[in-house]
Amino acid sequence: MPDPPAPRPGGGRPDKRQAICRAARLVFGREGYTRASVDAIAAESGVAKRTIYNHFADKEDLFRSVAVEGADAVTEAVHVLLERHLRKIVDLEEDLTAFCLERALAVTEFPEHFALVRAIHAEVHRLPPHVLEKWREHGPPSAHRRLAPYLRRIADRGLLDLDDAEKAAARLNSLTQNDVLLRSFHGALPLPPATVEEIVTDGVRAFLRLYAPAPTPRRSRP
Amino acid sequence: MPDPPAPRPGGGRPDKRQAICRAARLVFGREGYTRASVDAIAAESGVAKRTIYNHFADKEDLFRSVAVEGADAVTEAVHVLLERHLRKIVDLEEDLTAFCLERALAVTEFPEHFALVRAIHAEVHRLPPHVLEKWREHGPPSAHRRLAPYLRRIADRGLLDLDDAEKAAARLNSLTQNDVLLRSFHGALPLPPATVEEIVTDGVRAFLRLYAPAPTPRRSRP
DNA sequence: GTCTATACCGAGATAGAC
DNA sequence: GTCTATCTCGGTATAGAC
Repeated sequence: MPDPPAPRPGGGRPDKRQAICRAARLVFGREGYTRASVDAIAAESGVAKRTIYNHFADKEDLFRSVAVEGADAVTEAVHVLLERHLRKIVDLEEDLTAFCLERALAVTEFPEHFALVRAIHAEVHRLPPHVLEKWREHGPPSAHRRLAPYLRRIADRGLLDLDDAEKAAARLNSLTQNDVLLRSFHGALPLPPATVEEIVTDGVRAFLRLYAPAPTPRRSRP
Repeated sequence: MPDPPAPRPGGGRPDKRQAICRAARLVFGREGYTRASVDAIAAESGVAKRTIYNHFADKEDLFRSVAVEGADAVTEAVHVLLERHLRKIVDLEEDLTAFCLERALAVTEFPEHFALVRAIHAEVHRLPPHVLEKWREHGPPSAHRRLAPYLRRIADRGLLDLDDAEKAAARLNSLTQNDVLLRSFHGALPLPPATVEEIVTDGVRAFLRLYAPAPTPRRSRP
């Protein structure tokens, strides 16, 4: 259970908690950490201010929870894509492309969370250290780490030539995701799908050129 | 008098203009576009508010100018690095690595500008359309475009095998810069130099594996 | 003509009293 | 929850100093 410092472990109705989180994500994403007021969040969630402090120790605790839960949700979504596309490989290039493409498009499926991510970036220097710490634990890197074992397994079947699965995962990420993330402002202004498709397709091709297994001992016809 | 839309072409003392820009960059970067007040910028620059409107049409104009000038300064700095490292090639891997490394570290040399970049990201949806438009013209892509001709020239000397220099430039960027940018929050929390070095070194190696010219017609010993 | 300083306006947000 | 007083802010106006 990674929730030891929980201020209110099971206190409060879960539906209220969810409403608060939803509202907090919205308001924090729109206003940023500093500017967002707990009053605004209470108003947005249709809940008394006191109820918020029933579920969360303070503003910092609320922000951290929302950020971490959002990041975990994204990681979970990525994991679903991993299972769908990279468990059983039929055509490696096709499967990798489908995975990366869906993952790139998934950014637009968590708009409130990524607004919050942009707020985090803008305010790194004003964020309480604990928040930053938790963000580094649950943020993007945690999604990457999920990819590595899948690449490892693919390599074990002889479809890739990997020395370091973690590094290869990072590389695939660099080649197919980061550009989309940066150019779309973390999904705030989505790129044309055709552009995303081109980036991902090219990126996967490059990845495969980098990690293609050495051609099997050639028995080419003379 | 036909002078309605003209902001202030050449009017005003340049030193004041510079002080205003400096202060605006600071305040916009700290507060964001919406929250930053012209009064605060006037105070920070030690200039009367009216003077700001002497030099700039309005808040939007001021923000756009500062963003564009900052972006251009970065582009110019990158250009200097290009000239230093990629004009005369002595060892391609070494030169590329040196260039990419210095470029990656350069992010920390424009801290106020990159604070403003983060503010832009956080507020894309609240930014006046014209600002966004100009940003897209002068932003990161413009720095990338500078790289392409250098790669083209290197390729023409037979040191690289490029079909599309623009795409290759984008690739080198993906492999050596984007990760640093994202993981360091646009330079706000610099990565350990050793980490940057590793990312860049590995990235350049991968880039060269992708674009190495086909081995010259082999006359291998039988 | 540019600078400073200050007062001012209208619109929108905010906060408190009720 | 609503009404109202107050504040903030972009932008303008006035006045005088250089």
